[in-house]
Order: sequence, then C-alpha cells, then structure tokens
Amino acid sequence: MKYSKQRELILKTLQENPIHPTADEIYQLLRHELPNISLGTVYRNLNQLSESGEVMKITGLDGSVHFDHNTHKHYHFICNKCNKVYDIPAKDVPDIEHSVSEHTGLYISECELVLKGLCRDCQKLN
Amino acid sequence: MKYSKQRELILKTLQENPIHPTADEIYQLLRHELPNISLGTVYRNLNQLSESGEVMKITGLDGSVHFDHNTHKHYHFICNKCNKVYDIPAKDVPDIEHSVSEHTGLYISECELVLKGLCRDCQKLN
DNA sequence: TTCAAAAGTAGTAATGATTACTATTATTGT
DNA sequence: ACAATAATAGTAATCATTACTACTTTTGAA
Repeated sequence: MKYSKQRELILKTLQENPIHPTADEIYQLLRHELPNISLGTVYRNLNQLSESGEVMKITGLDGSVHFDHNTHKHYHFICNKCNKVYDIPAKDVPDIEHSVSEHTGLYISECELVLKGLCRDCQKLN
Repeated sequence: MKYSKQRELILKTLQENPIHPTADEIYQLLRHELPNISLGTVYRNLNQLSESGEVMKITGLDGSVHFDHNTHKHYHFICNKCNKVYDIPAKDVPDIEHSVSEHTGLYISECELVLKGLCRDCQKLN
C-alpha cells in the first residue's frame, strides 16, 4: 500500500470525527480541504483501510454502512430517537464468542453486535 | 392488511425454506408456483410482514438482507466457508441487554448479533 | 537525480438492490 | 352485489457502491 494524501486525509477525518460517518459523509467533509476528491476514492480507501484493520466497518440494523477509527474491540448502540451511534466497550458485554462456541461447537472468528434503544439524553426528554 | 394469495405464498415459502433467503431468492422460488409475481410485491410483503413482526429481517455483516420466519428470540451465525446462515438460540448466548444497560445506563430495545466463523461441517473439512 | 514499474486518482459509466409509480384487479364489509 | 380500500404486475426511478479508463504520484533502484 503506497502513501497517498487522500488516504491520509480520510483517516484523519475519521479520527477527528468520531461520529461513525458513512462514506458519503466523509466525502462531504473532505471536499472542504480537497475540493475535487472523488467519491470512488473515498470508498476505495475505506475498503482498503478496513481490510488492513486500520478502521472498522459497521453495518447498522437498517443496512447503512458506517466507519469507525476505533479499532479496539467494541460494539455499537444506535439511539432510536437521535440516531447517534455510540461505542459500547467490550468490557460492558459478556463474552459472547466463548459462550456460543461452547454451546454450539461453532468456531467463531467475528462478532458484530448492534443494539438499539434510547440513549441517556433521550431517556431524559421523555 | 387484507388477505392476498401472494402474501400467503411468500410466508409459506419462507416457512418451507428455513435457509434465511433473500428477497430475490424468495422471488425465484415463488416463480415456479406464480410465474408472474412481481419482485416489488415480494419486497412490499416482506417489509409489511417484518413490520408486523411475522418475519424477521436480518442484515448480514456484508450488508446482505435475509428473511427468517423464526420469530422466537434468536441470533445468527454465517459460515465463512459455505455461507450458510445458522440460527443461534437465545439460550446459547449470555444476556447482553441486561448487562449493557446496567453498565451504560442505555435503554435497550433491540439487539442484533451476527457471528461469523466456521460451522461444524466446514471445520471437519480442514 | 532520473526513470520506469506499480499503485493511486478523478471522473464517469455501470451495476445491483430496493423503492416509487400507475393503471388494473382482488378482497371485504355492508 | 357493490363501492371502498388494499394489493398487484410491470415498469421506471433512486441510491449506494463498484468498475473502468486515461492520467498522475509514489517509490526504490540504477
């Protein structure tokens, strides 16, 4: 993988905007700095970066695809009211892989968990 | 929601084919019995049925959308080798909702879990 | 430093899944 | 039996994503 300014800025945008943006949101943000970056470039780089493990690709319950620069093991929560995506650290979730593989004999390599509900702010507003 | 033969057959197809088919797979299966059913009809009905809770919509880690007539609480596993989708009964998985809401204060209403790895058959073939 | 191979890019076209639209048909309660 | 309402087939439109192409950057060795 060769260096490119575009890839560097995509990664930087992702780090500076921990809002779990979509490819198009990153594209819109980047156009300020790099007016004629191509949307295809954003997709290509995000896919490369998620292949190489530098970013994480999250598919929401509605099928929308978000990207996350947090590569520590963690899960996600999407608020039904404000639609924000929150990180759930692995320590707040019981060990799923181990439990499932013990009960079923399956070998588990990946585990995606998406929770939905109301975040703390939106609970107050009720 | 009025009765329709199309919706009845879509539900029947889903029950008789517990392979977690996609909308298009259901469409292809149904064309044998109902040669000029429309793909749009399949989508419309699957969405209605998942709205009304009669079927379950699953988004795989790759974003592909599958449907499941099993409405008991359960999760899914997709084999990396044979690509089959398996049901994981809730009893094989620790109580995620409770644990997360205790640790985070979030109110959890939905919980989608998709695991990937090797199924028992594909483990043997290694 | 120079230069050619490899990888990356912008811009555009193509794809594939899903939804919207419309004129027609089926279901339902009275 | 009939009018209101919902559903349908078929087609066109949309949206996210990928593929393609001619051109530009990066990189490492001569």
